[in-house]
Amino acid sequence: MTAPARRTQAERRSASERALLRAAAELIAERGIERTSLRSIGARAGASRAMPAYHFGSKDGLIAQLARQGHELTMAATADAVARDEHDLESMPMLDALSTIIETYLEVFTGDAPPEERAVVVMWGATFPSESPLPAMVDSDRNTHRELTEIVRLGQDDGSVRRDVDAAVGATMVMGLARGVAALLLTHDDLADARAVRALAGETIRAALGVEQTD
Amino acid sequence: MTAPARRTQAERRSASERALLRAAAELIAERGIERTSLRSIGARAGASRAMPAYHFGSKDGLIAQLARQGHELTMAATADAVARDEHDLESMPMLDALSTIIETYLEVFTGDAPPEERAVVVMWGATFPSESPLPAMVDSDRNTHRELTEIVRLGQDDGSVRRDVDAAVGATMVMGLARGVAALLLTHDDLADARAVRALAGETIRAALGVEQTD
Amino acid sequence: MTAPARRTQAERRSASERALLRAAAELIAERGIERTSLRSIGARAGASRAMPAYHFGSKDGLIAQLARQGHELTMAATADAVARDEHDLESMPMLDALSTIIETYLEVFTGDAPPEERAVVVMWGATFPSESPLPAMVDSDRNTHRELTEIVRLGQDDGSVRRDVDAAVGATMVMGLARGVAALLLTHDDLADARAVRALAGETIRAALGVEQTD
Amino acid sequence: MTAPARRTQAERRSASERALLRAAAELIAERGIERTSLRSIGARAGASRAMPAYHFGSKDGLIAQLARQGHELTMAATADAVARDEHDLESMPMLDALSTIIETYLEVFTGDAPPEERAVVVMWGATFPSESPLPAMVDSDRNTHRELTEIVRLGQDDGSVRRDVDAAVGATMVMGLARGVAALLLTHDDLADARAVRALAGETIRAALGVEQTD
DNA sequence: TATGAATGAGGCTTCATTCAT
DNA sequence: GATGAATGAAGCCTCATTCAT
Repeated sequence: MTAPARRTQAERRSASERALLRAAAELIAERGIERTSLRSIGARAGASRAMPAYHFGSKDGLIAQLARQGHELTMAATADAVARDEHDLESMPMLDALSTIIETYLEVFTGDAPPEERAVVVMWGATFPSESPLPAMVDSDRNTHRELTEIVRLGQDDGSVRRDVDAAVGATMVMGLARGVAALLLTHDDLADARAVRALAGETIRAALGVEQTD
Repeated sequence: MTAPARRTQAERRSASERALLRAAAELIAERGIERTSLRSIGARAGASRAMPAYHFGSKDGLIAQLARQGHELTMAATADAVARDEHDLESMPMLDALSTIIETYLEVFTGDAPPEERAVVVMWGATFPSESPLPAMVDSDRNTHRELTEIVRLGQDDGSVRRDVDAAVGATMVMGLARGVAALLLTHDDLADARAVRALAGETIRAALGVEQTD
Repeated sequence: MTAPARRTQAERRSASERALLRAAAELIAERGIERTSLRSIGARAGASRAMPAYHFGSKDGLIAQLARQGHELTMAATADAVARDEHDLESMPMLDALSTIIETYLEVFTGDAPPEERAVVVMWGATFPSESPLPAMVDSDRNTHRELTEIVRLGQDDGSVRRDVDAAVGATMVMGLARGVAALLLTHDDLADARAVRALAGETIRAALGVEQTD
Repeated sequence: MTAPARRTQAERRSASERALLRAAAELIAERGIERTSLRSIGARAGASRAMPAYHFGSKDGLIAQLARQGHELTMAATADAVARDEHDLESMPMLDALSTIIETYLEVFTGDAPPEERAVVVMWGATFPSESPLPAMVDSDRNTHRELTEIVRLGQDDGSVRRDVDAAVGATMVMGLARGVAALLLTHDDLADARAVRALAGETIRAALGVEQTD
């Protein structure tokens, strides 16, 4: 998140693998994991049927890679957005960082979300069963939650976030709100104006966790 | 043969269908829809593997029934909760109704949620792919959103909910928060104290939509 | 074929059984034997699912009954036609009887053939596999062939049919022509004018078996 | 490993497909289409039960291929027979061509017919239901009829076939006779001497369509 | 490196039949 | 006499994966 010179795994991947991951993201966003066959991934990527297993070892391997890539993408997008606001995470009040994070995340679901982002939401949905077979996704989410918890805690230190809320609890609420709203925007594109929902979500974070608001 | 065996055919059918639905809810909550076979549903219900298709016509038919039943359960639970607070929906401020609704909904995910409720969340997760073949679930969700929108609008009428937020937008936020938090509680039971998350979610609704809070 | 006072089995059957047989004939004419389920027969007859098995013991039993009924119907129709020509089988030249028989048989396939007749052709088609599971139909056909052979032999006796053809061979040709043409008329209603085909078939029998035609 | 094992992939595929088609023809000739499972086809071909669907996409696809192959075989056999008579179709009187065609076709059913030919007759029988799902077979038959019609027409041109019969009507009669007799020979091998039936069928065509025979 | 033939497992569905009502 | 709930079998198809090429 800090060292910009380090090439991500995504950059190191071959063009073939990137095409396969892109095809997989598209198909998973469209049909879900179980209905996406390795065969169809190869076909959409313009490669042979055997390429997905050849590159990623197995379907689970491909999914895991996709989950990791999605996590990286979201992290990078967040960092970009914070930087674009002429801030860096260290100097801005963490309450602002939180609302920026959630608005940045939701902005992508305001129009035609890129397949990678949609695939992440779909994969999140696939982790709901208690015996979910997506350990990579569950781990990614645990990381995301940990990072959000840290930001909440920093906000409590810098005085922008109320102290009477446990940081992990606050992070859970923020993450649930972001993911839940994103999923609704993705699933039903006609329930409400997406941009207004995004703005309200940002406000909600401030209203709920801002220091003046004890209730 | 003996007295206790005397059951009308209708009773047998309805008991059989209830057992199948219960088994389906359990298995879907555990493994997800795609990994739950009709065979396993029959087995867990103590019936033959052909019974699910016999009673519900197809797997999709069974899922649709489960979605309808889940919607009804949630509606009934909400009505019960409101009544238990010695109120009825007409007389209480609608902002209170909203926070009661979300807290009631989340309460169930505070401990061991019943399989029917968990199955609904799992089925919600299965609707994230854009070509998801779960029209019954999507319809249920549309109804839920419509009902929430109406409550928000009533709150704007009775003065408890801020007027500068579109009702449908507010309903989307509420529903996204509720479902997203429920999903996280279901998936990771160690991220944060569930009861505290539930309380914070209730507060969040009030802070975000309450009339004193313009920002 | 001679005693008109003897009630056929068909007449003795109950209305319920007749409705079931009619429904079965329709469905078999439409979909074939294997794709016709007992359930669908009951449904089309306006009865319950269990009635077909109840009345006929099993699917094979019902099919056998249908085959017997079809044989009876064809025999009766032939006798009627001969009588309508102001003849009886005993007095007319048997060559005329043969061409009348084939024209009578084909007349029914000239327009909208009744389901019972179409079902017989469909059932005949189902006997082509060497391990055909339609013994009743095979027996019916053997009877039909035996009767035709007898008529050819009588024609040779009365001088109207050439003697240099074995009666069984002639009967096979007549029967093959009749059934084959009927099947083509049934399957493709646009290949040729059905009435002209029927007339040509009658002529063909006379030309092939008539006594003047040695070749 | 060793020299004889070296086979290109194309060779393996084509050998595999030929074995599957042969096995399918045998089984269909024995049991009929509906009672022939893809599993049994794979087993008889010495392959796994998934191969038929893998090579032909579906059971319908395999049947269609079998129908096409059968049509080609019959055409080739007819051409061979005409050539063997030291003629070619252009120079011989078309009436002779017709009787040669029918005798050639029936010759194969005189002894042990090859499975491919028997399968074609069985498949023809399966097209008798009005909603028969065998479009490939129906198309093949339409082609056969068209080709026969053309031959009859040429016979009318060369003066060997009577002109007072519509060509399509004559073709229907020829085709019905050929198929109907073949089916009877296939189904009942004891009704009559097959070779005599074949000869009579040839004579019948000449007697019915020959120019000297007006009635 | 890349292809695709081949396999065994498993899922959904439909069916004939039996049995309690 | 008549119904329909229940069952076990079987079929088609799709899939992930392995292995020759």
